[in-house]
Amino acid sequence: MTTKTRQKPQRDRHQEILEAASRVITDRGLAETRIQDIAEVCGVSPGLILYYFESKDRLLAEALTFANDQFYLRTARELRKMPSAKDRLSRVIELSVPGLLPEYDLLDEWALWLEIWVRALRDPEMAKEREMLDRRWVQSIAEVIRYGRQTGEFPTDAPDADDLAMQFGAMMDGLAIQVMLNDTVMTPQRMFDICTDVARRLIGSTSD
Amino acid sequence: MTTKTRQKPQRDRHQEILEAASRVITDRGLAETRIQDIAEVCGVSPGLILYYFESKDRLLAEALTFANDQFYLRTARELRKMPSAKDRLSRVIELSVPGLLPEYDLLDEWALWLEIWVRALRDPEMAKEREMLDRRWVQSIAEVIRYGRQTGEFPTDAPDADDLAMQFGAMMDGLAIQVMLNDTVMTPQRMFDICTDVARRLIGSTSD
DNA sequence: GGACCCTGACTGAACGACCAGTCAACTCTC
DNA sequence: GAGAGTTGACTGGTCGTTCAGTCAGGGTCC
Repeated sequence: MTTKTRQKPQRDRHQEILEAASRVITDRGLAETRIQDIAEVCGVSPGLILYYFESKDRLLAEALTFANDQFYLRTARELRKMPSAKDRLSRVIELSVPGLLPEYDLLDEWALWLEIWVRALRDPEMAKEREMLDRRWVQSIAEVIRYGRQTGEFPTDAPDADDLAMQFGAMMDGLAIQVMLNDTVMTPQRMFDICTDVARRLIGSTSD
Repeated sequence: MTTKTRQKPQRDRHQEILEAASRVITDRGLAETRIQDIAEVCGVSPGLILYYFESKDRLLAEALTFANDQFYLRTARELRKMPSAKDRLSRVIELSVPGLLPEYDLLDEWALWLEIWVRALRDPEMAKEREMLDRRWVQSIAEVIRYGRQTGEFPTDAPDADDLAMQFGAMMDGLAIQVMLNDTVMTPQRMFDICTDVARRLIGSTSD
């Protein structure tokens, strides 16, 4: 009835291709990702991929951050709805452990992070993007801490919330790498327990 | 005079090539490393590379861990000579911060770690190797802690040394990633200060 | 309403660059 | 002269990118 903005926007090819690309990257790795693979996942010819993206390289760069961006937005929205700071912190930890929650593709998210890091080593634009994504995530941990101090759930005599969030986030990165790489002693559950324990000691979140 | 094991072992081509390869990988990245590049660094023809290694893939796999292995051995030897546990711990931190000590190629070491991680995602053999290298390193942090408790430099009421070493190591990994990727706020010096501070709080190492 | 044209999404064959791996020949040393 | 070490031209395959062409839908004009 109302004027359609476009004549047939039934599917957003741009986004479809980005999703397919990040899928292929997680499956095969950035280096082994071919345009042909992405085209196949889309059920489309290779030519079309280059019709929507100026080059394979640009597409891959966008695809790398695309999934992480989606994940962050989804998570931030979810956290905001939880009334308890302890629950928020616990959820942050849960969502940081690769493979802990089967319903989320957390392993995939983390695999993409690894590829982002490697690319950021030599691509300044990707380095900027990575810093932004990382900062945003650490920021939301810090906000959980501040929120908990506000509600009285966390003690206020502990160090600066931003510093704590950064240290805590860094530790979770390091642990996540081990979990993701199938370390025999660092299982998802063990990482979760460690994070919960460190949260109690550093932030003062008593997980009763 | 004494019997030479080989007729002209003046140079160990095998090791020469490994060194050249890890050099090229740190410079160009694993994915962009070509046999030609490695040959050029060695001042040798491409054919020779394949004369010493059965395939490019095997060579790269060996090269990735080669440099890290050398680094570990050198460091372990150095630490053993230091009488003070505090000094040992401080040195461990120093050596974990990418780009802090210009005389060491610490940035290169870390860049190789990133590549190891990515490869370990899909190569079980590399995953095993990575776990071994990582375990060894964390183990030597734990030994420093235990040594400090023995000498009375560190308090003994703190948590288990192995657990501490693992948490501390994980945090350093996470921070090192940021430093390595040229984060604008996480500078080498800042990482060093943070690690020193956390060591004081977690391990009880008073850095007077 | 039907003939016509236009647009743009989409195809897939073809091109060309790149590169791992091969191999026949050459060299140097014992 | 035998054999290990070394060369570098060559091959075969892979893959990003290009491009000429197809096709479906919609708008326009009579």
